[in-house]
Amino acid sequence: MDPHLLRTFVAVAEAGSFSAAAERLGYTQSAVSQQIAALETDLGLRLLRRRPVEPTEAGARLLEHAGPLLLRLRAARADVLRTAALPAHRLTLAAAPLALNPVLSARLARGRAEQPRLRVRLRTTGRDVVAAQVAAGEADLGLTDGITAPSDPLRLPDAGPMTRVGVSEEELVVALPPGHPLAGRTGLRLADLVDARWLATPLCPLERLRDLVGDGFRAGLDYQGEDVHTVRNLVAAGHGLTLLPASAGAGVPLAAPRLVHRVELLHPSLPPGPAARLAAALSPPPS
Amino acid sequence: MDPHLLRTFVAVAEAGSFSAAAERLGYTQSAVSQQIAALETDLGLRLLRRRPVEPTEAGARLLEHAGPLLLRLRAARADVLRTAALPAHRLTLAAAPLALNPVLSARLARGRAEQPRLRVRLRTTGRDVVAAQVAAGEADLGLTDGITAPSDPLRLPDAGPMTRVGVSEEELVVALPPGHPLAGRTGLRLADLVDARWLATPLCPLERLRDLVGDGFRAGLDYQGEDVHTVRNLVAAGHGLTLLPASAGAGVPLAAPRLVHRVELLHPSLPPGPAARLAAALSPPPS
DNA sequence: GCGGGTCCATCAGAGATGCTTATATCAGGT
DNA sequence: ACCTGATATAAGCATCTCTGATGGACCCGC
Repeated sequence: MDPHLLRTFVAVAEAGSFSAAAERLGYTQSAVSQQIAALETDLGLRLLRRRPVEPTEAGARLLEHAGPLLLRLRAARADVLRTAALPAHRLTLAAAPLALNPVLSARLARGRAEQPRLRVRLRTTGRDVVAAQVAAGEADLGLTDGITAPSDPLRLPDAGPMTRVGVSEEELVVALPPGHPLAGRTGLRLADLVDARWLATPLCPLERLRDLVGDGFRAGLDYQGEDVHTVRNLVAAGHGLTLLPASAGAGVPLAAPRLVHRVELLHPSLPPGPAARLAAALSPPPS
Repeated sequence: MDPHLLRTFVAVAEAGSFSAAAERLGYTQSAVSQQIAALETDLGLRLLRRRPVEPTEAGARLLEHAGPLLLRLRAARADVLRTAALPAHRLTLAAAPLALNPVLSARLARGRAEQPRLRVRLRTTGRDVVAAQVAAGEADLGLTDGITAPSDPLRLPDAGPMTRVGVSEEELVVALPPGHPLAGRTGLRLADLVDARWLATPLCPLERLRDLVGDGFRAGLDYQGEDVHTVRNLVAAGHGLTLLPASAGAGVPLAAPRLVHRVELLHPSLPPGPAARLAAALSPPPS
């Protein structure tokens, strides 16, 4: 279970081919073949069916573990190396599309004003990639978002010890196409919308809704991206309803159940320095 | 960052000595020295101060990562191997001391009655060891417990993908020494007890209470064990108050905030078989 | 201050690992 | 059957990683 072997196993499974994986990894096909063989004899069972190359049941199980494992390994390395790094004057902030809402944009502006010499690079990435990037040291700070009950933490993929602070919670609205019969309401209950057609999006997955309210929520279009503009266009075109934070556009406030759009700030344990000051600036002012 | 090296690094840090770690691992002292040197040159910084042997800051950081990492590695291996294992007629259930309350004991009895030929081995372990044992395959099913808001999941150390099902939630009581002025009440609010002296126990850590209610909760005795009988004796002797599930003994019901003693069933993804049937028996009957 | 004991670092060599190159083997299509 | 595209195996070589021996730093009692 050498991580090295794990890495090539993942590559082979993804590529669907020993030779392709070998090329991607800079090995010969023979080396890859031997590495997979080594893994298989170590575990005593087949991980891949050949021709075509696809994971066996055991292999599928291993694949589930391998990703997080390799991520944590990179995270550990990054975290250790960070202790030696000098406080930089340039830092990277990774944010999910809906995470940098007006409130946080304003706080970010204030934070930058406090440290004029600090160069900030902002990067928008997928919601669940943020944690991975912070863990792996590819970003110094991260902002992710999601839908939860008030003051509940987000469910995030685990990428090692990391500080998580809720920095913003905002009302949700139901995004409806213009002219929708319910568009004039002043508030909607989720339970009243179980029979509607819903977009499946990463922000607002249908299983989450079903968990909260019960069965229903017919699936409309399944949208895999995270682009808010696109989502709103899809809603307008009648592909289905979805939930959005109030600041992301018009809609009817969600009255029940009590859910919020929550943004969390993610970062490794920070030594005092520019990064820590910016993190403080992004956090809600102490009441 | 070979796990092999990580393992010896942890061993050295724990043993506080290269030679002692070497003996424990079955290596020579020389090998251990070389392994640590390899890790240090790989990362480009010192992980241990020598004479006496103690982790540097970077080393301490690495130590935090190493444990969970190695655990997940073992978990992955165990999980993969499990796909090949035949359904056994003997399985091990790991339970925290307070997890197997009357309700669950009864469900366990019913489950065993359903499968008379199934031999069940029950093991009581520390609350956070349960997850590790299940992940590492040392137990087939696990029951942990903790204090949360109703229907909130427990905060558990992450040990890889694992199914978690809430199987029981029970009212909490404040355990008081006999003759305590508040002992006659019919209900107590946590906020009214911020100034009392509290036991610090793994089930009811004071930081958790402070998170929920605010500062206060003076620390009495710090009890590291998990033995309920001992805890009750400590309370009776006036070392401090604590929260217990109602079924664990007399006390005054906790009226606010709304908290429960929650028990969760942990298990890897189970193929249909005796283990899955027992897991079903332990889960609450569908309403 | 000196000698012995303890502990970690270093060195040299034996054996195991893990790569590459070359070749064998296999499955499927024609 | 034969060719093609693919994985498996074999042999050779470089590297890695142990062991055992030795060296150097520190602590302690005398």
